Amino acid sequence: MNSTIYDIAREAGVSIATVSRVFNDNSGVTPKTREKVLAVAEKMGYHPRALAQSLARKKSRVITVIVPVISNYFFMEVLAGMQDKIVDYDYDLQIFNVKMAHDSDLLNQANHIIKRGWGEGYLVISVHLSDSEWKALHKYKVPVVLIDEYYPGFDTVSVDSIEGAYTATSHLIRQGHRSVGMICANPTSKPSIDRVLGYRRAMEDAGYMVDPEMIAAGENMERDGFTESNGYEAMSRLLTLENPPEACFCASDIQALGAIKAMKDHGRQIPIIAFDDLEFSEYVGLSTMRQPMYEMGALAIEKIVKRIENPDTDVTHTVFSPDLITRASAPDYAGINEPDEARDEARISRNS
Amino acid sequence: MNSTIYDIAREAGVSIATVSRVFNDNSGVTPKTREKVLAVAEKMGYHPRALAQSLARKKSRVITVIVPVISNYFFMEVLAGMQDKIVDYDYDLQIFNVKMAHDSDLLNQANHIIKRGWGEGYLVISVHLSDSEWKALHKYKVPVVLIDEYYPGFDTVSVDSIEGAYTATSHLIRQGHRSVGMICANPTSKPSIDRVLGYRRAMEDAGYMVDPEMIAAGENMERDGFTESNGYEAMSRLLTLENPPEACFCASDIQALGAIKAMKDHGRQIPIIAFDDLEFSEYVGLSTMRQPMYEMGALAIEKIVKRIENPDTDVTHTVFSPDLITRASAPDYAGINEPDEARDEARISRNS
DNA sequence: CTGAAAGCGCTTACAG
DNA sequence: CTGAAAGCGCTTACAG
Repeated sequence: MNSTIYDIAREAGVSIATVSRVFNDNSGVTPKTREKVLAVAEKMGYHPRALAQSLARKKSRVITVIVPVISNYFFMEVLAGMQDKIVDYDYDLQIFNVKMAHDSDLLNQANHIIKRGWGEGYLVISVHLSDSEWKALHKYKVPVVLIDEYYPGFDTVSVDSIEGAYTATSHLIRQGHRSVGMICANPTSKPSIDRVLGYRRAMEDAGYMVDPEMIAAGENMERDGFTESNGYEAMSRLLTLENPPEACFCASDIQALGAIKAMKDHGRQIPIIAFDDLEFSEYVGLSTMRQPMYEMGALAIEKIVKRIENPDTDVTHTVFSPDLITRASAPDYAGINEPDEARDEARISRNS
Repeated sequence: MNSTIYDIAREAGVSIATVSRVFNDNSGVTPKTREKVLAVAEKMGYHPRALAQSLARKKSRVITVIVPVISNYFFMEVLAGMQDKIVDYDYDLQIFNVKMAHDSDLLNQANHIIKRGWGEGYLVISVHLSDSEWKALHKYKVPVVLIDEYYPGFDTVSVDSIEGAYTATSHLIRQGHRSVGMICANPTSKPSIDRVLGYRRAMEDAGYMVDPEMIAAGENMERDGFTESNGYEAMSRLLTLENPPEACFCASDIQALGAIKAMKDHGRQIPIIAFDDLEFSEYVGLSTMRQPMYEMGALAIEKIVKRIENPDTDVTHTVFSPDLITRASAPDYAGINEPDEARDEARISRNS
């Protein structure tokens, strides 16, 4: 079990170079020697150590994912796409999670991970930095692709949150609701900021005043507020307003789950459209703006592999347009329907 | 960025040994030299490569998680516990996922991962092998802890599925339902097998015949059948039986979500108790047998670290007893209530 | 087809 | 307090 290439070489009566060759099936090794080597390797339970190989080859064939808390449904579906895609290539996935505790510290954590140099490339999910911080990161000249973020110097794959929020809100307005509220998340979270922006634009374009009270969030900002309990609290606030909204756009599916429970508990149902389309959303009848999370993960793998193997090609940006999926939580009275089958099309992907 | 310890040594006018020392703050280095080294390191963006350190130290400080598909809510919550716990130690988490495609192949995949030797220890989640396979694995004499599995030779942390299923089913029976059905998952899946067993025992102990038709699953065995769509289909079958059950025990929360939708679509509600207690289950009002997934993950980290640092201690087994959490899906008429607050106690942990 | 040797980027006794 | 040197377990030109 703890045998090294030397043990095998000795036992098989060959040089370590030969042993190495049979495990890398490179240059022609005589079938006879190959078999002998394989036989003793099998007997001694030998397998080349990935660590030593990586050092000698100067490549580890690992792709490192940097993500704030894995335990988030969005990441999970993105990760699923990565997992399924990576088997097409000969790389392994390593996951590091950074703490969002001190926002300003995110860069340092990412730096630390990158400098240690485990991965040949880095997939950075939902890490939102300032312009100067991105620049600092960029200086490392290491393959990086950003997911759920956009920055000119890196390959990116993201979704247009502003547009999605605009679409959802407009839909609610067109259905005739005279007041539309919103459940947002952490005010420092990029996706939340953008979704609030899209909501505001839709309201303004429709000639509505935006009442600050109509934009609510819960207190608990764990996971940037993308939790059931946050949504529950937010909806409770909205419903106990003097003039509660007649409909609601919610920044995430997971919050919407809490919001729906809050509506039940308060005995008042209003139409709600969320954002994500997690796997279970179909089963709880949640209308939502679909992000192609799985596809995003798969695409990110493709991009990082390309960049690792061809570092000098131009950077590409893919921005998906979220699709409105209408279900029971905000049924489609007005016939502006977009059937479930349309899920996988109607997606814009523009490159620059 | 690509500078090595030699570059720093040269630039700082010291030996590489000294540079190494300042980065490992070992033996006393003169403050002056330390500062000088740190300065040039900073200037040249140097940081010791984890890969090279690992080889030289013969320890990587990485713990490898072996899991079939990450994108599973159960794993996700277990992973969350791992992530939060691992920061207490100076280890990093690396995740590999094995394909369940060919069952017999699982061992080979695990072997391959272990032999490559990235990790100092391995956390194996929901990989169910035969006795001889476990033995084969055991021969490597590598630190391993099993999660959601029990095997004498390894440290394990698991939950008593049989007991949980028994409790759930008995509860339903005690509530007076004359027939109780069950939604199971893949017949080859260990948790599913055990839960069916517990269900059967409860039925038999209550003097009921077990009708095979009353134990249903969907066709789609992706993720071992632990999906919403599988539960949907299973419940549809149950409800269209000549004599549909009056209540149902369901092998997982995620399937129950599908089952609940099926009940709505069929216009027939029966009480249902599931198994897991995922985070969102509280919000959809699902009664369920709670597995302490987060705690299981955290405990697994503790065990593996202990084993890595102290390989010769006795193996320990922790078996949690799932707690019944009653919610709207199977309200507690009979007063056999077990309040939510009891969640984190009432847990049995037996060591051997 | 196969071997000797240098090298990957570090750490760590061992001297001094 | 600091350096020279061996070693971690491989790969890979370079010869032959």
